[in-house]
Amino acid sequence: MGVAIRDILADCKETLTWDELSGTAAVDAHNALYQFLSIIRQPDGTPLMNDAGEITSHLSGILFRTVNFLEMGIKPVFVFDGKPPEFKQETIEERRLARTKADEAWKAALREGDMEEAYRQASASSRIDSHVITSSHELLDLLGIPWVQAPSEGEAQAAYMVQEGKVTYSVSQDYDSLLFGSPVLVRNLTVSGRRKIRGRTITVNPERIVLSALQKCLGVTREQLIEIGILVGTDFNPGIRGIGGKTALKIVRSGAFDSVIAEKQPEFDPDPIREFFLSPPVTDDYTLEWRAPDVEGVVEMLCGRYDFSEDRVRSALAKVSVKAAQKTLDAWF
DNA sequence: CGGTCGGA
DNA sequence: TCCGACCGG
Repeated sequence: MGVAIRDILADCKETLTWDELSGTAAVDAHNALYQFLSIIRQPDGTPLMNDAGEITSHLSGILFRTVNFLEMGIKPVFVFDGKPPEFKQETIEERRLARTKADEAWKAALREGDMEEAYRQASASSRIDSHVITSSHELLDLLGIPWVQAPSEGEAQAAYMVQEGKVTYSVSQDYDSLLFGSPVLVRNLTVSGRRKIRGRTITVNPERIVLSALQKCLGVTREQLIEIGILVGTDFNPGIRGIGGKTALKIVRSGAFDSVIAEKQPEFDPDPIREFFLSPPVTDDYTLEWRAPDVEGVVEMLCGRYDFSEDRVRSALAKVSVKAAQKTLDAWF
């Protein structure tokens, strides 16, 4: 659920500055890791790696972004995906095939010396494997940042945590947490505010989407918002060809969702997906505790095993200590 | 992505 | 001081 939904949300979001965002934030770990893995690469598409050939792009991303969050008064908790629902299998398989194809296209582009194409394909070949997950867990632990293992979708767990008032908002580039009922979603939470698009760099501001305001703005209920998602496509279904955000909104408002599905995709049963968005598996089995970073532990991990520069790591962590000292360590963490 | 450095 | 180019691992 991406582009299609974006144009109907255009007038239903607020642009803001970083100081309006202090609080606690449930970060969609899968989304963040994917961004790091796909973007933090050399111009030919090669990701950052240690001497042993293990990928480190995500570790760089987690370190510097976390430091920035803490500096801005944002205390993050990373929420990791658990077991996907059965009806996601088709999507998962499609994505696996797309990654394999991209991996081949990357090698081909390298042979032809087309670096821009190589970078694009390399990005699309990004895979969040078990090494990425376990090394992310380890780094977060050393940074004193809590993380939560969701029973199923991380977006759903993040939404639940905002609903319960355990965190202030959820953070993701995807809109799914809104369908899962997250009262507040923040997108574009990157410090640089710069995004490279087709060689051009443009500035993007953080944006906040408040679910209640969004529903009012579009004139739909949460159930209808889910129906819009299903029409344009979600992680769990491809959507209906030819139906974009605007059309989906009209269909849903006129109560024609069921008849349109029956007409266009008679073999498709949207009810399991609808039900999943409304009441996904979530857990209360977590504790949120922010601690001061274990500086020597982070240095041992990142510099000792992943070949990071000690100067860069220590100076990044020093910023957190300064921030903590301004408050008094205990009050802050 | 985010840090750094050098040139305007 | 601000921006673009380049580097990190």
